[in-house]
Amino acid sequence: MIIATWNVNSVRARVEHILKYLERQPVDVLCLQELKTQDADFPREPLEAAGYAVSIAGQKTYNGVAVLAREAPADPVVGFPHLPPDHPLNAHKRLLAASVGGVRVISAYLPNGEAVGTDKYSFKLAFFAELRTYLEVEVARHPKLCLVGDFNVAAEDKDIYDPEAWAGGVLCSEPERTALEALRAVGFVDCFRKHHAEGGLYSWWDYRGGAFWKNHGLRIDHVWATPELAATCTACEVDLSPRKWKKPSDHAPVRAVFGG
DNA sequence: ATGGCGTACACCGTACGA
Repeated sequence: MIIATWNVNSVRARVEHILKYLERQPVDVLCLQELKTQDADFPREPLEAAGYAVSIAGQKTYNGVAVLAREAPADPVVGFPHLPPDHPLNAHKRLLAASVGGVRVISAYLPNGEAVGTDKYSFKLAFFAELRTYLEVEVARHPKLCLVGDFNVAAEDKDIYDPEAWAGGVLCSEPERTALEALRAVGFVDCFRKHHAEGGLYSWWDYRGGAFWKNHGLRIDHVWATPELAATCTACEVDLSPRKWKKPSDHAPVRAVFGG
């Protein structure tokens, strides 16, 4: 089973890119983040015509996540199911869980945090803390669990092109890294790191200043799997091609191959 | 260098991203 994740920065603006990507790199499951679209406006038809069933947790203008799969995603769960729908942490559509081929997949768009010390930064840390609670339950329920998406944290300095310039800032501050490690410690393996020890490999590059062409990036999009599933992971790669196409997302897709 | 670039929504600018 091949599982990919991609922050597309608007699904309506990127539908041609998504179709082109799926044509060139067929996957079994594609998790999308930053749909920026309510469910009614999601471009369902072209994606279904390409052979993918769609489960959506959309929202007008901001956020929004989806799970696309060759077989219909089963038992979809939006947001934090243990919190009421009107809870502030459920106000953003940032989590969608679904089951495909015996694997529980969670498409996650974790908050950006804006800047250290802001209200959005506090919201980010609260979201991570709540996600830990949710994942503890899900890991116990699903031995084959795959958490993917835009986590908005660079785990190590080698995930940053200029760690000195970014030191202490949002996306790599110690509280964020501690919160990220607390999620991982629930019981996940970073599938990309399983296959790549080196730095300089990123998943996001700023639109400004030709950052991509200078490889001024961050690795903030992740594929994590529980040990039972991660043991079968034979490859995990960032696909740089879509970032080179015209009008790209600022993120590249990350794909992982699970066998056995 | 609080800009630089892109998207959405609404309006001819503002919010937001990472």
